[in-house]
Amino acid sequence: MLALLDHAPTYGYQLRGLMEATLGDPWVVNIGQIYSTLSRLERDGMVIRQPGVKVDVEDRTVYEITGTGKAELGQWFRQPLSRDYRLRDMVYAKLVLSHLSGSVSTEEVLQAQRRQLLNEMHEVTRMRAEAESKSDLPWVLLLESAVMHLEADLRWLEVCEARLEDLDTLPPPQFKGRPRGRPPKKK
Amino acid sequence: MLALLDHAPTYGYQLRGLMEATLGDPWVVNIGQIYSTLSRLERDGMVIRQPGVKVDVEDRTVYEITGTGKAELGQWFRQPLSRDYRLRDMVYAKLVLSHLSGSVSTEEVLQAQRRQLLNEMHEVTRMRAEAESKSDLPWVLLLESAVMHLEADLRWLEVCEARLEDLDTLPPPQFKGRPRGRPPKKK
DNA sequence: CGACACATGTAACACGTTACATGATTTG
DNA sequence: CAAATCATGTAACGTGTTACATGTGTCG
Repeated sequence: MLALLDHAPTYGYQLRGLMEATLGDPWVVNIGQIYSTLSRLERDGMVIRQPGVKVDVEDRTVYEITGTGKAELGQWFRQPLSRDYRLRDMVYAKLVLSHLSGSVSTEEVLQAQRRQLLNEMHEVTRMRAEAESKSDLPWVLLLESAVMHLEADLRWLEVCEARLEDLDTLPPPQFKGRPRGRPPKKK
Repeated sequence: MLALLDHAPTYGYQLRGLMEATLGDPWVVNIGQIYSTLSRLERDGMVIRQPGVKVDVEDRTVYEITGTGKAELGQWFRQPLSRDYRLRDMVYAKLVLSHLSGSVSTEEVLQAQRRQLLNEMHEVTRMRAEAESKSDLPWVLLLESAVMHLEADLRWLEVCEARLEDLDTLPPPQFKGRPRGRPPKKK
């Protein structure tokens, strides 16, 4: 939102439309969230509102980015994003936990996930072809990213499957609760 | 947490330890969250508490998974996870928005992200080697996944860089606000 | 005794999501 | 007029995160 306001001041309702036009369907948010986020941004000094500004003959509550907001935005742009959230991967958690819980077989979880990924791959490549025919470059790039990560997931599942037996031979993780009290001096 | 309780009933403090032992450091959560989540699970009938159970001579509030909880857990295991959150990729948003806002160059954002990914790749491969030397198979698999996705990100950045000029020639996205009122009958 | 880990919570805050309320304006 | 869209919000809910309060038991 700060980036959009940096491009040009606008009002809430239009911000939502710009967001969709700029970033595509996946970023469509509930309109209410636009306003609540604008309030928070205003609270934090990132934007200021210019009350009662005429836009096309009508009054709109237009917001403008402030110096603080521009600084924050610049920082956001320059600060690279960490990708290590992958370390908290839910599919990984499922596989490991299914092995522990035994209420379903790890194999079953893995197969279900593979089917899902193949479906999504099908869908995404279809969308990419459509985007390419429309020369919608940003959208093509995003779908390209999705394809690459789906491929990575699929290859990873292969690796996991190949080592399922190895996984079965491992002892279940233990966590022995020490008794209460100060731990004995380690050495 | 349901999966861990399905394996064996325990109390909050130990659940946290088990979580770390089973899934690794990235899943370490604040201990307070364990208790509040247990309360919610109890509220929703997923677990029941057995008050005043002796564990190693001492009283612990032990929780046990219920039939409802087991059903929910089974569903969670069988229901594959959607990966299309990738369509809401923040790096993509940054690239597109940097192109729009102009407060930084898209090239700069891209390079910063690439440096970050290379750093993470270095770190993750180091950790993977360490995990392999310890034969910690689950941890190796998780790090393998991280490597694959980092590779995908890096290759994607190459694709983006190759088409940066194409991106510059595109018109900025527009969102023309229609005037108020019922839209004219289309067709 | 005091530090330290075990153990169980509560409170505050942030944020995303959905639903709801309200009003203006224009077309059929 | 009624429906549909533009436009601005508020309220409720869920959940993650952090900080804080409180108490127990043991080792140095």
